[in-house]
Amino acid sequence: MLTNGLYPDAHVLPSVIKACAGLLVVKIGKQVHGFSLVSGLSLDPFVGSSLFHFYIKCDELVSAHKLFGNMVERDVVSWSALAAGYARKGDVVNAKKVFSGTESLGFEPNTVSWNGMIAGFNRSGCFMDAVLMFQQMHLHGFTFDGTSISSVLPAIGDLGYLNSGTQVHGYVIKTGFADDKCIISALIDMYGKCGCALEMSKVFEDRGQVDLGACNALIAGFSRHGLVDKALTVFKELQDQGVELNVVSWTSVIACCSQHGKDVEALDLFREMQAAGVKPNSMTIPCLLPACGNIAALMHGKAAHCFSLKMAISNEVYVGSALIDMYANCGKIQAARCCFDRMPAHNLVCWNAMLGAYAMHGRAKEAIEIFLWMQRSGQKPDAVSFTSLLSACSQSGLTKEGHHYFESMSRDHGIEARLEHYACMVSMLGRAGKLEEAYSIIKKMPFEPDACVWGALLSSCRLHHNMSLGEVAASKLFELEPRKPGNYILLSNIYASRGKWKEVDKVRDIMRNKGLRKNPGCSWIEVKNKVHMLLAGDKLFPQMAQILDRLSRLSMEMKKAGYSPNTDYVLQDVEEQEKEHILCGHSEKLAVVFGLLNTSQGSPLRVIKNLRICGDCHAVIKFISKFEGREILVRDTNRYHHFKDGHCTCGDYW
DNA sequence: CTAGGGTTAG
Repeated sequence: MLTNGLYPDAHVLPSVIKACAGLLVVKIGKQVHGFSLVSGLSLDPFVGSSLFHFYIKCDELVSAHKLFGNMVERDVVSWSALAAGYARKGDVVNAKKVFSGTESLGFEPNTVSWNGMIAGFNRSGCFMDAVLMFQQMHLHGFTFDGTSISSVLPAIGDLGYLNSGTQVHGYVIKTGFADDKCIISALIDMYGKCGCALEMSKVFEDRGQVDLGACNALIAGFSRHGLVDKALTVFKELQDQGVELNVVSWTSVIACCSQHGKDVEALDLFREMQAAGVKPNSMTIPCLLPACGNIAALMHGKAAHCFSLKMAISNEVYVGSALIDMYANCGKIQAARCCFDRMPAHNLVCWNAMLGAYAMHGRAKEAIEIFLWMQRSGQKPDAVSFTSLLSACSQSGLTKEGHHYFESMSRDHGIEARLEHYACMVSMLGRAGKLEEAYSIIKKMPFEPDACVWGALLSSCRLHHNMSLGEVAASKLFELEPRKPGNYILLSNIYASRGKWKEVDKVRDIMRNKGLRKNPGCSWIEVKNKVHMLLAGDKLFPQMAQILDRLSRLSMEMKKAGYSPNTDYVLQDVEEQEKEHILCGHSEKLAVVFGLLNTSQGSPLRVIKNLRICGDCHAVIKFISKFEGREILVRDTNRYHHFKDGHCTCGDYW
């Protein structure tokens, strides 16, 4: 229009502005605003009103409020929109102020105004305020319509208010809203969130017609209850029936898989989704990325990153946080930091993602830097932030800093230490060899220590060969987790390292009587875009002969360099020679050597292990990194080890 | 020729 020499008037501008609001294109909308100011058209009540609603829709409350003051016509519609806008932003004070101000100016809020407030509070997670609005709406003599009901139910579910939820359900049946699709989905969701799987399924079965929304809510509900197979069955049945699944259906089932250890399935579903012609959105990516991180499938993670770049969502808080997490999980701490730095704004989730990334890589200094920066920029930390911070201090042996932050938690931040914080402290002191101090922290805890806390003590006892405290921790763990093999293994490790073979046998007998077996060690490595799995002592692995050959040549080189195998890590009472042989079969060593054989010289290797890395393997991989000139990353259940030039970033301290 | 509210996925 402009290039054709036509000048927009007060009639066309509102349509343009409406389009900007619909597409959420803030920049263009602001340009149109500028144009209307220059041309004087902004004085037109229609133009002003549409600009105002544009800013509300784009969550630009400051601009909206400014405009609001200059508007000629301020009716109940605009007052309500402004109040709801503040509610959507989580600005409870301003939302309530504007909302009640509406009344005092002689405008009576109507049903739509009330509903807008409930929905707005929901969006910003102010569930209590949403429920309060619902109650007050009733007290003010309003009758609920379908929108009020479907808006309040998610809030009730998130708060876990089963009684209120059941009451609303009764109201729905009584007033004949039971045919409303949105309400049915919302009811299924509410019962799911309140932990009532039976009631949830009942609502689903009683519904009149097939509705995709209800199915999606059911899939999410099953997933929430850990009923993964049921969720997948519902999904597959819909597929078989030829139902056109939408982006929510796909995202729900992908989230279900990546949250329940079905990572490969999640990746496959993502591919299938694209083949089905359904476009992922900014919710799909954060659901998919954890699956990439869990199995360190870096190539898939990068592909998802590219997707988010193409969709221009890579800098959104949830997408960005999920990217940080994925890269950290894949060993790419620098890439994680890049994603963090590119984001224009950080919320608590982003800061915690970055803190967690540094903690996982044992980078305490960087974690502390992030923590200080976070506070400088006005973001208050929460309990999760402190878990990462303390864990980072513990990994790096920064006991002084760890103590400092542990004490500042409740003193300066009003956050009471939880079990996980105590576990960090115990492990921090324990690793540093201060086992008695760690034990006294446990004894002084204001609540019952859990398995994580005792586990931290037992691991430390293993590290420092402390039998007496190890026995105390182990006996607690045998009560709390009688069926977890790892605890028995740790205790017998301690006995074995002291040559107490009778005790080793005793523990082994207990395990045998309980029918428990040592979890087999298992490592993964990605070579040429394919993930390979190696089991400890895996005799059937195709290249095993070559791997063992290379390994024995390496160990000859190591012995020349003065290395002696650390046979502490062998549980059996066998000859030294045999012990060395057992150590050779550890899966992380096998995976590293497999990587050496199948990648070009000098390229880095990334290995993931299902258990903690063994001390002997740690020493061997350090040697390999120097001798072969390779950077080697090993992620165990606890953290990343980054081997380079014969050293590890953990400083042999884990 | 302009303007307000709903479910299910993080």
